Amino acid sequence: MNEEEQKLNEVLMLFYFGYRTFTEKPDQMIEKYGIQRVHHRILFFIARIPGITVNDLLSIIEVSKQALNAPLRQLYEKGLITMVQADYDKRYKQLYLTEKGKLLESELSHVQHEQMKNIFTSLGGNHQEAWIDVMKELSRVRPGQKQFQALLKENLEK
Amino acid sequence: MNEEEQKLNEVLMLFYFGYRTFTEKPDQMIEKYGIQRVHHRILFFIARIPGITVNDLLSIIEVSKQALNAPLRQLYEKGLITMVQADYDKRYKQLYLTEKGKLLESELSHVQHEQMKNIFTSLGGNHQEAWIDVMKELSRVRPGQKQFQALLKENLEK
DNA sequence: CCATATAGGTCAATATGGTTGACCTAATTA
DNA sequence: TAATTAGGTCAACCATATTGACCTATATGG
Repeated sequence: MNEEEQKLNEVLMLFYFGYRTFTEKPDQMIEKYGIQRVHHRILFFIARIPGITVNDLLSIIEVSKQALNAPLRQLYEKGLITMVQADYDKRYKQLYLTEKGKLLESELSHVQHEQMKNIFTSLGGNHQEAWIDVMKELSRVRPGQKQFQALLKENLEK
Repeated sequence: MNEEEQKLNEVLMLFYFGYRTFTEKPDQMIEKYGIQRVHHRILFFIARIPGITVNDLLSIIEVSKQALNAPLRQLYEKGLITMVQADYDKRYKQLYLTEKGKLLESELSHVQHEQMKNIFTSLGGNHQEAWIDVMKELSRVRPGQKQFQALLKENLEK
């Protein structure tokens, strides 16, 4: 096996281990709320796009509506999100974080922010930019990512 | 929200989308073999450390032995791995890929290699090095990663 | 105004992925 | 010989997701 192959194998391994570390802390934190990683993802995306509809949210996360429904209801029951009938079309339900939800989401994001920030600053240079560039290339093809960008743009224009 | 926070939120999102793209192709490829991502991980680590024992493998992947047992048996039944009683201690079972297993593993790794290599070369500069540095920092704390490094070193010394 | 489409909810069946606890055999070691 | 270790297996449980089918409410186009 040549050196490039070895390096690429290291990349595969690092992706596995890196992602595991990345999700570890929030996973532990939300345990005591009786929720899981899906719920965290939902909170994250609602925080980025307040007022997002159910359909848009499931397009972003790329799961079926049945898979989203239960976690969404659980978040509602735990008082972490609210659902508001849209006045421009009563079929749509708009999702928002409650104050409690905002607090939890920001705590979870904060932990991950700190973790990544510490690494980026300790490595210095343009490590952050380079890492982002690589991950953007991977994300480019995701339908969910495209949907997210479109909604973000819409939100800014309003 | 300040600019740094926004950038860090982008990082969180990119990790989710990036990992999804990264695992997408192998997931599709192994479907027709009737196996899943766990099996792929097992094949990957056996390929890196031929003759690894069951216990060492589960330390690396960081799952319970019960979670590893079924996939391991399935891989054996499909003729992708072999299990050999170790002659230095008959309690240990050493795992190897069969020719068929080697072929599949290399196909799966190849797809991911190409995917990452294309991104690294298209971005150029030291994007690969920088990306690896960041992921290494995240992986550093993983018990499974430490175990993997120790076994790799052992293997080289033999 | 009616037919159709859309947003969302829900039930059921199915599969996968993982956990912990308990208990077993075989082999090794103190 | 007793205790430990590697590995296997059973059971109960829980979470994550799928597809298919069917429902209501609302909106919209002919």
